[in-house]
Amino acid sequence: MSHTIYDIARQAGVSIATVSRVFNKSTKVSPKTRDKVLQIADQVGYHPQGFAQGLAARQKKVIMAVVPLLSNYFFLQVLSGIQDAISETDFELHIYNVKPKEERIGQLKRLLGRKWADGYLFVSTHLSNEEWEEIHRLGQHMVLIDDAYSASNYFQIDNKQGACKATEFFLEKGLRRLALITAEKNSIPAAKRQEGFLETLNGYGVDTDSVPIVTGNTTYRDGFNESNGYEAMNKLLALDPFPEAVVCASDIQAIGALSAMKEQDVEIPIIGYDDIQLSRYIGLSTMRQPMSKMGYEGTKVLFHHIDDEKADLVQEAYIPELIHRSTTENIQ
Amino acid sequence: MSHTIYDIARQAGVSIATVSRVFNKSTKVSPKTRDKVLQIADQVGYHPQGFAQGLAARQKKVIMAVVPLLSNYFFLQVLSGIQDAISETDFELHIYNVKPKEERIGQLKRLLGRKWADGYLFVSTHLSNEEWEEIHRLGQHMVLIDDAYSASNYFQIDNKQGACKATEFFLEKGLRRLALITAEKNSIPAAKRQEGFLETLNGYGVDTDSVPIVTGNTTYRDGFNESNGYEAMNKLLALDPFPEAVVCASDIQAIGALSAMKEQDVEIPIIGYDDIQLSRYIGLSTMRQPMSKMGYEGTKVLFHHIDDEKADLVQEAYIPELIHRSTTENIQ
DNA sequence: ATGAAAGCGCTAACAT
DNA sequence: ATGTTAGCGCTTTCAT
Repeated sequence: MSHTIYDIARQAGVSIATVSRVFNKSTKVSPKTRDKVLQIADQVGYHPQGFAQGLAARQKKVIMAVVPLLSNYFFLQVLSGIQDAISETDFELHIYNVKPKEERIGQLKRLLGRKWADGYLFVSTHLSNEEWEEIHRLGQHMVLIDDAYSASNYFQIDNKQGACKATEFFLEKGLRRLALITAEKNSIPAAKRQEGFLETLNGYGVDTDSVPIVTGNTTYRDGFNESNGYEAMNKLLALDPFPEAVVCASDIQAIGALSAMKEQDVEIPIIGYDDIQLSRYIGLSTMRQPMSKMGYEGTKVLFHHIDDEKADLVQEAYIPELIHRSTTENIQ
Repeated sequence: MSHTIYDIARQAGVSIATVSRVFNKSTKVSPKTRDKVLQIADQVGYHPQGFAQGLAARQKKVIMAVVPLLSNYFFLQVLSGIQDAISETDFELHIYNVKPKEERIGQLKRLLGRKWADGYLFVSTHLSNEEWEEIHRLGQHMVLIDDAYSASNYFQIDNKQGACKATEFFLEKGLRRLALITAEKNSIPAAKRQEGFLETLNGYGVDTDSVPIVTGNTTYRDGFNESNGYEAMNKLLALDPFPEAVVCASDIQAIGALSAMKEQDVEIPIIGYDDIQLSRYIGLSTMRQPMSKMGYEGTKVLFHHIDDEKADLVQEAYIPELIHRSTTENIQ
């Protein structure tokens, strides 16, 4: 059933070296033999085995994207950027899902040690500096997307600046009684967003001691889930008076918050974060992050580093853009 | 930087065979040597390279899930089932994204020919019988999820029955002027759902010639997108009188349809299809499919076939379940 | 332009 | 319990 390079060589009446050359697009093969080899290969469905190629050539022609698939809403956009960049090459993209339940660092060390790929794109794989250090020591080419580590390439989002922008928008409109729906404290993006929120308020002379900062009780996905937003909003709606506007740590929570408002028949302006696909549909104003671009650029940088071992590190931070939709329409 | 089994063997003062045994959990190693090897390996961050292992052992310990990531809303649930089943083993899951723009069959033949994995799970990778035949001939272990091919294992959804159930629900409530929002004709699931819709109407003696069957003009993702549903609903709302209830080919279209209704301030009962995560949140009634279960069971079957070359084929079709939410609440 | 042969890093008999 | 050695399927000099 399974053919090797020997079978093809024998049937084509050439040596295995020639068959190899054909598949590696070497010019040093006569068109006649090339065609013959290709024809036979096609007939029996032969293709060089990735494993053997990888072993012999020490190039696997594989890029691996490491993603916590199930705990993230925008990886699809990142992935589409990655896929675009990879499609321009003869590399293949393999995706590895880091299991959230299991210890991350162990999984990753094992994965990289197995050397499946020529380079790794870590998408939203938040690790501590010490953990990244351990990973980095494995000496594989890597680019972080949506995280940062000083000794590696990374494309990050300036979470703090994003929150600043959202907060500033409300403040500029003259609103002062703002509230924040945040997520779990241990989430770095959530913490950064909160920081931006508070600093901006401070900058406008608002006393931040009494500012309501709430989160729901549902901690699944670090609190980045609809129920959490729903619960959080209900906490805000228990206040008297209500906040005049709400900055929210994520679109998904904002969606929950909106349904809480709907239930109580109130409309408080709110800005989410992430610009997930759905937000456009429900008219949620939000902070958009250039996810696809980060995927694309990150992959480019990865290839660059694979080609040139000692290329300079690339470290960038993008600032999110405020997208206005109906949830910021009726201010004043 | 990169260590091989020889480095470890030398440093531990043993042969490479022993090192290999340690990593393959052979019992025939004294605890003392095992510890020593493990300690040294850990120190330098050694792990057997997947490529070399795969080549030598003819087992890669890798399962590959082939998914059209960007054109599907429920693969995440399937994936979680797959991941669960794989976590019970010492296999790894790699995910391959079939690019929708490029010719599918070529991509897949090349992928399977490269023999990256011991088995393949094709999720929602709809191909023609002839194409599956071509893939099947490559002699790799495979299970189809959300598609069917007679010579292979598959776990399918009975799209027709699902549509029947939804349609029947409305008919049983006494409604007769039903409409269908469908997707592109070339989409097999869409076609099956339409078939179920029409047959059920026929069964109830409704004249199907004048039944409105519409789709939007946005054909992205075979019409499975919000805009399509929005456009389709507007077509229905141009009718006089309106339909009494709408069966919709997908939740994502139903979401678009709902926003069209909202704009015109009408409320027509509607049932979606897929039960995507969001539907619960917006109260969309829908046909739920056991995606996670299919992923789990499919993976189990795949392993079974890897272990036992001549295990019997497993072919199943699940019937979706009608989930009632607010969009079917106010009937009559 | 083509072939012969030496690895790539590992596993799995077969020895001891 | 441990070592020796022959491959696994391919790429890549080095010949010719």
